Amino acid sequence: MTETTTGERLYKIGEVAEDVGVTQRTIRYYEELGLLGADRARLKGSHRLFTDADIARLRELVRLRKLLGLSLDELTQLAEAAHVSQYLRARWETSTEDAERAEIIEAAIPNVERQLDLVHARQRSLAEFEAELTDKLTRMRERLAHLDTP
Amino acid sequence: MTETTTGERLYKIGEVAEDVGVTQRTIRYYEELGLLGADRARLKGSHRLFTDADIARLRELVRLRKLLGLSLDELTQLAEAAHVSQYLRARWETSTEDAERAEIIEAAIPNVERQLDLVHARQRSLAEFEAELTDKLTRMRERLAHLDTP
DNA sequence: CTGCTATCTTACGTTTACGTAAGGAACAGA
DNA sequence: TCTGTTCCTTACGTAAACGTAAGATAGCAG
Repeated sequence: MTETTTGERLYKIGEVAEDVGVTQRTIRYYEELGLLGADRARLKGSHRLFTDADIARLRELVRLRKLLGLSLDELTQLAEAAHVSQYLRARWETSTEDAERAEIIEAAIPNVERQLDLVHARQRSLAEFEAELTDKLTRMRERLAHLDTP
Repeated sequence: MTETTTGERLYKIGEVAEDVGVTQRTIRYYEELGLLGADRARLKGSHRLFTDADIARLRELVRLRKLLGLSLDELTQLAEAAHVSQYLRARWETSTEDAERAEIIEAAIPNVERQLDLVHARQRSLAEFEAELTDKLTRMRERLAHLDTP
């Protein structure tokens, strides 16, 4: 069984793909674009290994794409900030100073906030659209009721 | 000035594109797919003319695409029902019988309801995502507060 | 009628986001 | 060590949704 030195479970691309619901090709493509840490430790030509954090990240990407309709290019923009936090996250384990840990968290927060902003914006648009549709429906039903038919 | 027999204003493709915020190519493409009434009265090889209803329809299509991420193919599915209501709408003007008018409205309602369903489904997914992001943010801030730094 | 501008059709080009096939290593189990 | 999976890289293929260019027409202004 494959494990890290810290005893963390590692997954191969087949498991990950199955689990997240994307193809292996998609995962490789995302990695190629730098959306996943290409810095994943593995020998060139050997099997990729993913941590739970990697899987969570992948899920996040898929969601941002499906729900918000972001392009992979736009995800790359968002990812740059995320990469930093990914990098910082690696330092987290070895970091013992509170000051450094605080710095790490502080750097990661804006990324999440940005995503929330995008979600909220989309929610507003949807609410607007919903209101219009509801109105339309109400008016149609009213007109229907005013007609002289059983 | 170009008008219909009922005095309704008609628009050329340039105006429509500018107005709605899409290219002329997009409009022609949508028409080609049957998303807009290809039954628009015009001589082959002559200029297309659009009514306000056409413009509203186009706006609706664009929104369904951007907000819900529907493919043009999926829009075509939705459109079939809409075509019927489009067709019925034409008969509306000339229809005087309450019974017929009621029939027309009743046929158009399910189409709007279907769109509302799609909007609601998307809203639920977004709310879920929002909750997760908010949680994440809260936890990060809490951890930050518990660290021994000013 | 003339000229100018907006549209028309036709048709090939482009980008995004993967799909898919080929040939060859890497792993895991017996 | 053998062997059947699983994964690797490389590279060409593809579907969707338009972009773009060319040459011809239509419609309006004077």
